[in-house]
This record gives sequence, structure tokens and C-alpha cells, in this order.
Amino acid sequence: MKMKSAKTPNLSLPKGATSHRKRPKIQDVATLASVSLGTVSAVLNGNGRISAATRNRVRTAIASLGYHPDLYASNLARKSTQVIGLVVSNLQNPFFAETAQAMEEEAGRHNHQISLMATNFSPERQRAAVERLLGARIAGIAVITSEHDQDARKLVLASGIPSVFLDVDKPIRNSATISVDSRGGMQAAVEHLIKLGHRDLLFVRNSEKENGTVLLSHKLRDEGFATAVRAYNSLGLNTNTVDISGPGADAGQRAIASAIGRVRFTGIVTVTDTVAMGVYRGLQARKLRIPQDVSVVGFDDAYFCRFLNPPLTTVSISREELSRMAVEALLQPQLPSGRGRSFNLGTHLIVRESTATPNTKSRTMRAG
Amino acid sequence: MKMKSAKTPNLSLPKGATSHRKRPKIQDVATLASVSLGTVSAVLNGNGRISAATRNRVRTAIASLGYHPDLYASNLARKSTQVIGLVVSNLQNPFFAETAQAMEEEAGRHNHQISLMATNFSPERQRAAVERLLGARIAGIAVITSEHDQDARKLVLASGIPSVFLDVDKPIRNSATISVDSRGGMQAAVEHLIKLGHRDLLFVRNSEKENGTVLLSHKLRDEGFATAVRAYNSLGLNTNTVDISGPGADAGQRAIASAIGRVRFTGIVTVTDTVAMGVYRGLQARKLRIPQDVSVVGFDDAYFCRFLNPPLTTVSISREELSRMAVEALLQPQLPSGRGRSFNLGTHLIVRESTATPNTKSRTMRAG
DNA sequence: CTGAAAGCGCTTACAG
DNA sequence: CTGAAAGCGCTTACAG
Repeated sequence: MKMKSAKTPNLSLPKGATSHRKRPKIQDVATLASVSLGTVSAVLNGNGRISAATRNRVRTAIASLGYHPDLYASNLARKSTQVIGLVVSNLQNPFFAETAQAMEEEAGRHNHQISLMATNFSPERQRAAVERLLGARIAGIAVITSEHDQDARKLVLASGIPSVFLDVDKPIRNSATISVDSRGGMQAAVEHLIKLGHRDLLFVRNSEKENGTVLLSHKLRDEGFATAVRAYNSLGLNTNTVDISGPGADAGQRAIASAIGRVRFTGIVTVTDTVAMGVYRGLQARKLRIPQDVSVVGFDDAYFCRFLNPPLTTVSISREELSRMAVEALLQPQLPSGRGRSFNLGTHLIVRESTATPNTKSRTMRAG
Repeated sequence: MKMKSAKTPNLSLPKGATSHRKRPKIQDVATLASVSLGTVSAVLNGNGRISAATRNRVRTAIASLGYHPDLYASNLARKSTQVIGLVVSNLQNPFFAETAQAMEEEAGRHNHQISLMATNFSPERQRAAVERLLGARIAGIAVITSEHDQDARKLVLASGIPSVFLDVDKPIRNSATISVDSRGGMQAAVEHLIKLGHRDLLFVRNSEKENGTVLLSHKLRDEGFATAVRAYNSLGLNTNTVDISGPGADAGQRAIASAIGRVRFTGIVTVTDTVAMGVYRGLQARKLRIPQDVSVVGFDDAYFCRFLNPPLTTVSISREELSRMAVEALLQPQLPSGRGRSFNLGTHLIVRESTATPNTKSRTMRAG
């Protein structure tokens, strides 16, 4: 036992180390199985033809030692990893959670794993996530976020690994982009209400800025609304917009509280289903019935839409298709000379029970 | 433009490799900055006192090369990693998604990162997740799942790294367990209904088996229900139970469809909020009002509870407290001689608007 | 079918 | 404050 000063306990382990038993390594397995280290590696990876007898000896040794190959050592020695980095905004948000799930399944079909990072809408965290993934020598990276960070994008592009981005404004050189037709989706939503007979429309949107620019997906939804309204202008539409301050349901609820009595509406279109959930709450708190008094349309087709009361009419974005595009973009990258590949992802309206012909009586509802 | 043969391009890259530019390594940075490799490492890790001038030269070189340390190489060379492995059942489920989020924040406070794996309730995937995490030489592992796999548990324990499990039946030697007081929570839920005056109770539970055993958390909820009913037996309660076949909202909806007209109830208690969401739907499809006709109580306090119509009375499990316990169990493990450390996590009832005094008229509702 | 050896890209004493 | 060298635990030609 060595002498040490009183300050540092003489049995202290290195910082971070705990009292684990020593981790067995491949050499331990080889010794126990009386084979060489290369042989153990071969049975672990299914390479080479190892006799059944040897293989069994090795397997037994592995089990009895509780051996697990060290990920870092094996990936360092290996040429490539079979993992796709996935950056999403937030896992609480059903759209991202469902997309992450779909991505994992799609990647699995190509024998790849997903390494998942959430940014919580923070550009700093997006950068950190990208750096961490790049350090992990991933096979490709998908940035499926609503916010976008220029630095993070530069890092990705500079790395030269295959990449794909969701909803950015234009094609990216040597990368791929997936553009969701949010504009068309929103347009369809508004037209649906108009065709049902609604003339007094309220748009609950979130124009919160990220890095000084409005999210493209939200901008497209704005445009879709405007386009539809313009197309039916001759019908004498009365439209109003409420801006909310965040992606939460609470904001949707507050939006309604502030709009009621101030503006007239029989149909509401919202930026996301989560916001629509808050809108339901706001409406119901004022004893307004959906769809008898007010029709509501959401956006995203989250899992819970079918279970709201009434089930929410919404615009669907297929997570499966999105995942297929993303994985294809990463695993079958175009020739590097490419100007940037772009995928288009359609949306479609799913009509459920939250929308109906407006009640003429309630149409006159206005400021008290 | 180079000539290539039609079949095998003579410039073909090794399989798995794509056309990335060569990844810079620490030596490249050192050369560019005219320092030694050890110096670069020191500035990367903030070790040693490097002169500001040198540090800047190194930083510039890093930036201009787009250098990212290789995670595998650095972790291989390092003694320990600062990451906690977290295994959850499913990320679609709000309870797990919210817990994962809380764990990440709590771990962050201790300068640790989370490596997250979802099992989708599959024991095989649980085992695979554990193996992958063990290969990653994590500092500790938290198994926060509703299903449990014996093999996975053995692997964890054999590894000797600090571990913590949620909701297992008894303390685990050399490990830690967190027991949620689901029994007490359910008991409180039932008592709440009884005290409001409900005498006809329906329990919508999920007794689906995993590996031949009912989930402990569900068993405890069953017991809580039974205990409460027994305690108030003298009041002449009429109780019924419907078993559903899965964790989804659909199952809850079907449960109600099958119960209505067959049994009498004015108050419903459900195993989870997600199921309660389906129950709402089932009730509302039959034009039954909540809480005027039927009161409903959920379990978990998912994000969406506040936004259902009406807001759902439920039993809350604190994700923050759970995370604190888990991280403490991992980062401040008891002496290895310990018999197994156990934490108890309380639950509490949150009364919202889905429960009320029963309407005497609807109490008599029964089979047609 | 098996073994010895080089090398993956870092970190970390250690010597200057 | 800086540099040369050993070593982390694997994989993968290569030679038998």
C-alpha cells in the first residue's frame, strides 16, 4: 500500500471508475477456449468457417465470462459503422416520436441502427447533437427538426457523410432534402371548411421565430392558408389569424380564449394537432360544441387525433414514407457531383368528426 | 473524367465506405498547428496548461480541417465514459417519453449523457438493448420498462456495472430498484370515486401477460383496486372488471363498447391515461357525458390529460423524482456488499374535471 | 480451419 | 508548457 497524504483516501479509485469486476476482454475468452484471439473475433462476427466444435467452445467461454465485445474497440478497428444518426426536435411531440420509431424500423430493414438525439428546439443543442454524431463516425445523418441551425448544417456538410434534411428552403449541394407539402395540406384543410359552407375562418398559427427566420414548415402552412383564401375570395370570406407563442397545447387554449368575443369564426384551422388539442379545450371551456358550433382542423395526424372528442379532422404526413425517403437518401446517395437531391412528400386530409356544415345561428357569434 | 469498366469501377471504394473526403485525425491537426499530438489532445480535453497562443493555433487548425474527435478512439483510450444507458419500453407512450426527457435533464446535471434504447415491449429487444449498452461501456444502466426479461437482468448483473430497475417484485442483490406505489395510487383513485358517491364501479385493466407473468405495475393496480373495494365493502359496492388486450387507446374504446349494456357503472378507473383516452371515446360514442353520466380516472398523468374534454382526473407519478432516484442509484452506488437498495416512489391523485358526484338517474343504467 | 502481427485514432503518464 | 511512446480492445489481411 502506498503512502498518500490525508486528503486523498488511499484506496480511492480513479475518478469515474467504480468497483466493477474487471471486464473480460477477447483475449480472456481466447485463453479460456484455448484458441487464438482471431478465432474468437471470427465467431463473434460470423466470419470465416469455424468448426462447430471450436465455435461451441468459444461460445461457452463467452457465456461463462459474461463477455461483451467493447463497442469502441470494435468500431475503431472496423472500417464503418452501421448506424444512422437521427436528430429530431423533441420526443414529447408525437410527430417526432412517431417518426423516430418509423425511422428505426426502416433502418432496421437495411441492417442499420439509429442513434437518436433530441434538440428540444435549441440551435445549440442541435449543434452539439451533430458534433456528437459526427464523432460517432455514423454512416449518415438525418436532421428531422423543425428548427434549423446554420452551423450545424455546415458541420454536417463539411464532414462529407451522406445527409438529409427536412423542410429546408432549397436544395443543398451534396446533400438531400425532403420537402413536405405543408402548403398543399393546409390549402386542402381550408378548402374543406369552405366547401362545408364556412365563411368565417380562424387560423391559429405559430409564427415564433427561430434564429430570426420563421420555420419553413410554418411558413408553408401560412401560404397554404393564404392561397386557399385567395382562391375563394369571391365568396366573401371573413378570416382572422391568431399568433401563438409556442408549440404547446396551452398556447392553443390561450389563443381561443383571446379570440372568442373578439373575432367571428365558425371554422378553425391550426398549425398542429397539439395546438388543436388546446383549441378544443379553449372551445369546450366556453361551452362551444365541436363541430356543431365550431369546426376544427389539425395538422400532422398524431396518434391521439382519433381519440379526441370528437375525433380530429387533420392533415396527415406519412412517417413511413418520410422514413423511406430519408433512409434511401442516406444509404443510396447520388453521385457526389449532384446539386442536391430533393424528395417531395405529399400530405393528405383526413376527415373525421370535428368538421361539419356550420350552424347558421352560431355564425353570428361576435364580440360581446 | 476517368475511364471505368462497365461492371466494376476500378475506383470502387471498400464496401460500406462512401465517397467521404478522408476524415481528418488528430495528427493532421497537430501537423497543421505545428504542435505535437498530445498537445492537441490537451486542448480538446481542457487538460494541462496550454498557452493561449498555442491553443488558438490548435483551435484554428481544428476548425479549418473540420476535425471531430473519433468517439470510438477516444473512449477506447479513456478509462470511463460519462454515459448512462436507459432502456424504456416505448417512446410513443407519454410516460416513457416524458421519463426519458427527465432522465436526460437529471443526468445532464451530473455531466452525464443518456444513451436511449426502446424495447417496444419485446423481451428479445430488451436483451439486445442491454447487450448493446454493455458493449458501450456505460457508467450505469437504468431499466425503466414495464416488461422485464430475466436474461437481460442477468446480463446486467453479471456485468457488475451499477444498475437500477423499475417495478420489479423484490430487491435485487448488488443492484437498485425503484418501486412505484401504484397500489396506493389506484386505491386513492377508487376511494375518490367512492367518496363522491359512486357505488357502481368499472375497472378497465390490462392483465396481458409478459413471459407468463403479469406486469408488477399492473398487478399493483389490481391490488389497489381490490383493497379499496374491500375497505368500503359495507357500502354495497357493485364492481366489475374488463380486461383489455393491449396498452393502446383502441383497447380502452373496445372495453367500453363491450361493457355498456352488460354491466352497470357510474365510475370508471383505468390502468393508464392512454386507455382512459379510449374510454372517453367509447363513452362519447354512446352519447354518455363525462362526468355527468360517468366519471373516469386515469393513471400516469400524461401531458395530454389536461387537454382532454373534460380534463382527466388521474394518478400522477413524478418523472422528476423517478429520474433523481435512478441517477442517484447509478452514480452513488452503495457498497457492493449491499443486499440491494430500494427506493419508493409515491403517487398522488390529481383531481380534474372528469370525476363528479354520480347522477342518480343514470345510476340505474343496465343491460338492455 | 487457426495464429501472429499490424493498425484503427485517441489518452495519458512520463521525461524533458 | 511540449513531445515521444505505450496502450486501450478490437478487426483484418496474411501466412500457415
